[in-house]
Amino acid sequence: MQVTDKQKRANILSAAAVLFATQAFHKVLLSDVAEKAGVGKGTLYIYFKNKEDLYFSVLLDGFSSLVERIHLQLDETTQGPMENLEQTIREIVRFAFQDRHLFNVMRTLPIGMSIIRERWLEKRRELIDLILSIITQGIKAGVFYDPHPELTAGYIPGLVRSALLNGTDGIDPDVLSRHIIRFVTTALTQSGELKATL
Amino acid sequence: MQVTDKQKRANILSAAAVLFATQAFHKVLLSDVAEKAGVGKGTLYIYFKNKEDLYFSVLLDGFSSLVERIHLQLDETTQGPMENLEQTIREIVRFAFQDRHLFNVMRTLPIGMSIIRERWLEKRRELIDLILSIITQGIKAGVFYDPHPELTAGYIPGLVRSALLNGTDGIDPDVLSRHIIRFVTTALTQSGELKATL
DNA sequence: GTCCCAAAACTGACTGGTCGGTATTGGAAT
DNA sequence: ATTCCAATACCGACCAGTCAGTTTTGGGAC
Repeated sequence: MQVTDKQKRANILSAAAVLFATQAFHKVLLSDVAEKAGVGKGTLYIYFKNKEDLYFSVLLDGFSSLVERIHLQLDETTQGPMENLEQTIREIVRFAFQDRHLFNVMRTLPIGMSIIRERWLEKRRELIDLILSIITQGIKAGVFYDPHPELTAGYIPGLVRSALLNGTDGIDPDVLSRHIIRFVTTALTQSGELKATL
Repeated sequence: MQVTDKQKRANILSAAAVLFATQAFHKVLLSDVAEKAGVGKGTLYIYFKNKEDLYFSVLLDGFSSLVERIHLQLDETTQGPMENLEQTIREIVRFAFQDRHLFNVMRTLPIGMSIIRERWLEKRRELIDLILSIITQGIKAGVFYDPHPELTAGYIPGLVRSALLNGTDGIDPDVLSRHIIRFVTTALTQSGELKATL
């Protein structure tokens, strides 16, 4: 549990991510994780409490870095809601392509109860809330219209997920970003009003 | 495997659906499935080849009935693309609410290979293709515009999934249907000009 | 209707392999 | 000499899958 070596921990996580992404939870052997990470099996238990803890740590870590990246990016450039939404979508898509493994793990099986799982759910919620705040901001500014922004906020990661899951093969990340952005912003934009403001 | 008692098979499937929906695959005990279904454990192996077969059969069965329902409905009332798309979305939402368990099983998600899994994926593809054909029809008719309809077709089940997953709680199915319909049709009905100006 | 019985369906205690988790070892590094 | 840890050995809980035995079914004979 005490973490002494960040690098080793990272190795374990990334090895685990690959395996969890390609096999179901119950098929992933901790001996394989250890081997792939270049550590002894026992060492896993220094860094993680048990198999489930390792699994959710993979998710939590990945998600945290995504959320952080988005936060940073939004902070450094203060823009209008439209630009912020675009940036965020682009970031999520980028993440999904970059960390394919991790992204695939997310579609595996988050069911059951544990503290670490809760922490993962919180992070997830954080992302949704971030998106929600952008949309709400846009509505207040009169740029967007949406009767249920909390639903729309949830849709956005779902769109990325769907595209990758359905694997319309070898799609270009940029094409996907643009399509999702167009899709979402069009839906959020009332035609008449917006044209007027432009 | 090939067995006569439809009712018993259905009992097993629905018991399994509940359990697979609430616990991870590896935590579901076949003895529990058997008990809940009111049959002996051995009987499971008369109706299904093994645990994995049972799992995917749950998915396949549910999905098949959804696809069939949509097919029927579209056949019986020939309408324009807009109406067809609306009907389809409404049907998917209805399904998701009605078979909550089954819908939750779908997020427990499959990795690995097996014949039954392939059959499930085919069904999934069938649904996507159905939606795709409606959109394509709409584009030809000049009602819709979409640079990548194959992406959009995949989004639609994803939207429903996101809404339920995110569980903006106790949302009314009708409200959700309407929101998704508005979201999608708005995105599909505005031409690309707008995006160009942004 | 009812007796008989063979085939089919069903049951659940049992088992054997698997793998999460722990303890031990031995060698490299300091 | 001591610390660290990969490698290895080991343990035992767990549970999918099996199968010998039991029950149900159905149809042929009377």
